[in-house]
Amino acid sequence: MAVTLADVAARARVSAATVSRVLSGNYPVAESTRTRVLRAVDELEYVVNGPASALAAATSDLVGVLVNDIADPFFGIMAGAVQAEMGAPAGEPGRGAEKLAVICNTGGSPERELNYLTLLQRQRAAAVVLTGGAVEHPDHAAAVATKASRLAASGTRVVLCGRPPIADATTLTFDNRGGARRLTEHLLTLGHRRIGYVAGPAERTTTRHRLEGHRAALSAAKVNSLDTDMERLTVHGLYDRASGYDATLELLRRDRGLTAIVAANDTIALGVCAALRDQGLRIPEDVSVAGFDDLPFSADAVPALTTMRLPLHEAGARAGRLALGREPQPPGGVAMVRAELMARASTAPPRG
Amino acid sequence: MAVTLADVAARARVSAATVSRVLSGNYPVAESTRTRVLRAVDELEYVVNGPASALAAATSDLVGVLVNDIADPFFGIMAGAVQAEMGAPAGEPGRGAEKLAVICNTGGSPERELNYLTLLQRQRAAAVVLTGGAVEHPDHAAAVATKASRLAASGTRVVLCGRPPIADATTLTFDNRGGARRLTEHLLTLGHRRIGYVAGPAERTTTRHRLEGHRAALSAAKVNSLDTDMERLTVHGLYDRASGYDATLELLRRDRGLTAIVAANDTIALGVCAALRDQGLRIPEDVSVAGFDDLPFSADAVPALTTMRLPLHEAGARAGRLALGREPQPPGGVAMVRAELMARASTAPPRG
DNA sequence: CTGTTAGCGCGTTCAA
DNA sequence: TTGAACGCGCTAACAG
Repeated sequence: MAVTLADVAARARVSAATVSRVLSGNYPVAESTRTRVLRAVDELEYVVNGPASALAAATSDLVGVLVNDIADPFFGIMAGAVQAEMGAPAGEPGRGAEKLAVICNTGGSPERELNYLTLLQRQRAAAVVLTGGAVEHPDHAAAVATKASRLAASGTRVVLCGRPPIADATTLTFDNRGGARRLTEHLLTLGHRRIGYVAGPAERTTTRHRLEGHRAALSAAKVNSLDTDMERLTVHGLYDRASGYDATLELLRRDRGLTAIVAANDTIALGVCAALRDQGLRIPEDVSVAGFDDLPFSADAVPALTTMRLPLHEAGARAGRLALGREPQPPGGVAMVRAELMARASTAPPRG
Repeated sequence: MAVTLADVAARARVSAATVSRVLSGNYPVAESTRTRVLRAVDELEYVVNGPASALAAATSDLVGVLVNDIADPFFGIMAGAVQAEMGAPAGEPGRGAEKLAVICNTGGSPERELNYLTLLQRQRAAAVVLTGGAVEHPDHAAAVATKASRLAASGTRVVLCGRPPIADATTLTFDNRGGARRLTEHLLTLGHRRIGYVAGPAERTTTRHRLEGHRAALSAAKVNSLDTDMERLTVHGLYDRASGYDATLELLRRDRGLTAIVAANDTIALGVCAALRDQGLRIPEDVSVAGFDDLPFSADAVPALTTMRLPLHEAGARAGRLALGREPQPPGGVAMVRAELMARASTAPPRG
């Protein structure tokens, strides 16, 4: 049916082995036969059979990238950066080095995450990059750790980007706790004492770390009149705008006197802003708002959103290089990516 | 090294073929042996070797999804929807039907698009979904058409989602022209006569069709005082916010008296709004603004953005089903997806 | 219902 | 520098 190595070999009047050597490039071949083979490849429009090649070589050129929600730019940016590193170089197709980065959308579901890992294991993927926060169910965490070990054992490199380290995987953690703490400190410094918090889904590492950082800042600030009723001033939701909107209404119901609201990420923050506006509250005059991530739209929001910038593109690119083994492991296999405060117009001192 | 079918067969005291039959499920097997095999699979933690399976069966379970920019929700939404259709059902791994949808980010580059198509052809992908506007270079268009035919010929289903039809591919086109026309008509009806247009990159089908629709509306409106100097009132840029910002400054330089600006998509429209605000112009009092796509953030913008809604999720899902052959072909292999006007707060009658 | 027998297309020995 | 031969792990006939 399709053109095979043997066809090319016949046309070039060499053996299949020689064609294979020419194409993989890692073996000396006479220049004359080399050009002859390449011409035959061209004329026949030969395309390597990936599965056959993977079977014989016991490795494939697939690299899996798992994301929680591909429609969310937070993941889109990282995934795009990983994929860009795989760089199918502009060279003619049929050559060697390009890897195929495949982005897999788990939707945040533990089952689908495991399913994809199995699928990738089945494909004998060269590497797997897990991005974003992990789900914290003990069973699931154990299952993922087991799968990761098994992948690593079978030669698949495992890289984590934006989640806590596990055995057998190189990890790029995000400093969610420290970043969240500095963000809330910023608000405290401005003079805020009653600060609401809109958290993400409860069972996610990212959610927990950011919330912990926030609370650490509050606990550390032994200032007068600080409202430390943290439970009452915290509402959980999803990492989306609608949750931010609803949570804000709930927060205002619980305490109309809030002077600031911190959101677990920028997308939620957008919903917070919308809700505040609908309630007739001005930002930042009546209520300050802060987010996390610094997604592209955050600088454009009105008012521009104060947030913690995470270098998502750089982190994704680095994860990609680690997955390819193009970059040395960080010491201990773990590196922390810092967050940077972007103080913008959505936060200001409380009035009065 | 790894556990193979033969190992499982030995442990279950059956032949390899029987194990294969149990796992693929499409063949009658006695219940007793069936459970025995599954137990062995479980005990040995056997995972099918994808490449070997693909080689023997001459098909793989990969489905490629090509996008121009995965960090852009326009593509993220479609890609996520396609992938959701592949649904790795919650069943145990090792089963049959799940396909692995792999999202490939071309960055809008023709070379990378072709490269990915080759890579997918090499993998003997079950299907390929091409999303978003196509690049219009004749050479490139021909190259893509050729690749598509070749893929189709080798049994890979090719589906287009959001671009013009080509031979051998099932197509879901977006009604960019009609949508753009209705949008500009909306502005004309409100009374606008001097309307700026911020277009996308010149060589893209989406760009051209939306611009044509806009101009068709202007040409058809034989109203007095309509400024029909279309060239002067059109600025091209990329599909991003920065381009919208810059283009707006340029448009204002060319004609300070514009009462409305139409952007080729919502992301650009955001930049337009930012630039107008920075110029001290109010929306919609001084200048109306309209976008295209109706991405999630558009309803939240301040003011809420008037735009044409494209059912991206539905379209992606349908493309996914077509790719799997789960949905009948539309008549002629081509179906058009309509755009719907979402008239919101960013457009109003011009003053005076 | 199950086992046996051939390949699928390629990489990689080992000789020449 | 090149060719011949074998096997990667699995599926798909064909028998039984």
